[in-house]
Amino acid sequence: MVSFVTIDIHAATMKTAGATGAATCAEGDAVPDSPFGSSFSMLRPVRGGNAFEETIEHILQTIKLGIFAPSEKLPPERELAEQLGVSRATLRDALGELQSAGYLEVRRGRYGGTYVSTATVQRTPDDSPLDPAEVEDVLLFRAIIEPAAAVLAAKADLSAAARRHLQTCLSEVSASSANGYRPRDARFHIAIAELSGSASLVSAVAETRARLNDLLDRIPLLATNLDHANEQHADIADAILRGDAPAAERATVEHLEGTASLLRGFLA
Amino acid sequence: MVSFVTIDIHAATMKTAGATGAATCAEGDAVPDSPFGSSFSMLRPVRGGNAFEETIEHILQTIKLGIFAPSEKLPPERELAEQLGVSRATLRDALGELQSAGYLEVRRGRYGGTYVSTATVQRTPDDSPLDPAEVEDVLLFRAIIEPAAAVLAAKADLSAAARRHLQTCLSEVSASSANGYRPRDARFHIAIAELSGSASLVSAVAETRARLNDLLDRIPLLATNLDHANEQHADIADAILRGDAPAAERATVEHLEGTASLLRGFLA
DNA sequence: TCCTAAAGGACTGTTTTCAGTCCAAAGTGT
DNA sequence: ACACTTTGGACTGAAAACAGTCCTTTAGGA
Repeated sequence: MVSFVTIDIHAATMKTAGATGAATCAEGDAVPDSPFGSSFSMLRPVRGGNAFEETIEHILQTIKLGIFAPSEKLPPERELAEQLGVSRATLRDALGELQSAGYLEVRRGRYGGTYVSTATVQRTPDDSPLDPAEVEDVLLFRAIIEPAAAVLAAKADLSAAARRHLQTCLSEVSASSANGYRPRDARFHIAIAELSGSASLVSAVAETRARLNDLLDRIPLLATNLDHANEQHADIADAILRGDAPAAERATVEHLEGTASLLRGFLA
Repeated sequence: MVSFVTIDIHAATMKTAGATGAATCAEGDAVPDSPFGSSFSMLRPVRGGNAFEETIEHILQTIKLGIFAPSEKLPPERELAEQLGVSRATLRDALGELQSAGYLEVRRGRYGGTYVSTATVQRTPDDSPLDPAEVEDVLLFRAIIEPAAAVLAAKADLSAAARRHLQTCLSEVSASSANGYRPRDARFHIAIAELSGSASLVSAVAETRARLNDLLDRIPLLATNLDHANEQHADIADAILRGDAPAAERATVEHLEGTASLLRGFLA
């Protein structure tokens, strides 16, 4: 049962529940006595959409966050369906949509599978305006969790594999330019959270980064100084590998300020 | 269409997705080459269960977190269903379950509605053992976001309503003892996050607190020194209202250590 | 007293999602 | 060349979830 509605994958941003939840309050009649009281944002949607949409969004994020790199193979459908807690039929609908949108390529037969496209999908410029509240919320939350992750990573007793992983992510982001930069950048930041050893922190960083990506998609892709960003990445990685927590924190805060002022610039 | 399976509300803990996600990795065959690589925990369930279960869990949390206090009225079914993004039929199934579990009371007719029970539900001692990884994860993440919330709250330019709200929550938690303490305590901590002005932080604190509650349900309810906790609460509120960010942070960190060592004590 | 509005309660038909089964393609190894 | 295995592809019937409609209860006001 293939859906008739052709979903515009690019537009299917679908705010990761709770994000803009606070804004949903205003319901038309009378200001809710106080912004606090009983409910705040606990009366938010229990789920982000139907299984089909959620599955599309989820897989798309794993690609946009660089979790699955181009040419990498996704797990077999049966396996992936189970891991995502969704039926294979639903998963297949989602994969089909992503395939026809150009994000995935499918090969049949033994040793076949679903592969992430190497060709980057043409970015449709998203003209919807930036929501200032969402921008500030994302930047603020990010400024809390990412430096914390860096500090923890620096303090952690890192395994050889962990160190190698950080360096791999670093060199991959350095090596890529413009097209394909974003996912590698995201991957690097998530890698730091992984080193922190906190599963919740990893989730939080990944989710927040996804929201940030959606915001960045709304502004023209002007020459962010990639060289500068790469230097900062190197500083952060270096501090972490040295075990210098304060330096890691400082470098991270500094690095985040770049993105922050870039985005804030488009609010004024 | 009432479900035949009678759900044990108390046991329906249903880890808030991603929480213990990392643990889900181990699949039996061979160690995943490295704990990093491609997937980490992005291959987690897209949804926490079916709509019915998720709705139950969600409403239950709003009660356990003190968002809806005893004798308070929930929004009308039609409204609540829309806010939760679920059909009224599903919502009614969930409400029915919570009602027969003793959490809710329903009155029909005009000016009727669904009310939170004043009688506290008898706590079924949950014997399932504490998962050390989950404990450490919750405590660590909490130690990151709650002090940050306190700092932001202290730095914020608080409205009169905001100040009043914090004081109300503080006095309510101080006034309650043993039975009914937990939700008010949670409410107080969430209130601080609300003052921070960051919607994401509120969500994060609420969600983490829900996980913490589930852990606390697993250990015997021994005399946590409520007086001491209340003093600490007062210190935190005081520092925030004075606008003394460093003091607010210090007081929060100190306060969290109490719960942390209580829980860690049950791991050894 | 009776009407009305606001709430919960109950039913119906449709769409989505699911678990399970079987088919088709394409490598691997004998 | 052939069998085998791993993968995607397609179908079916059942269950869940939905939107929409109508009924019932109950308090307040004309």
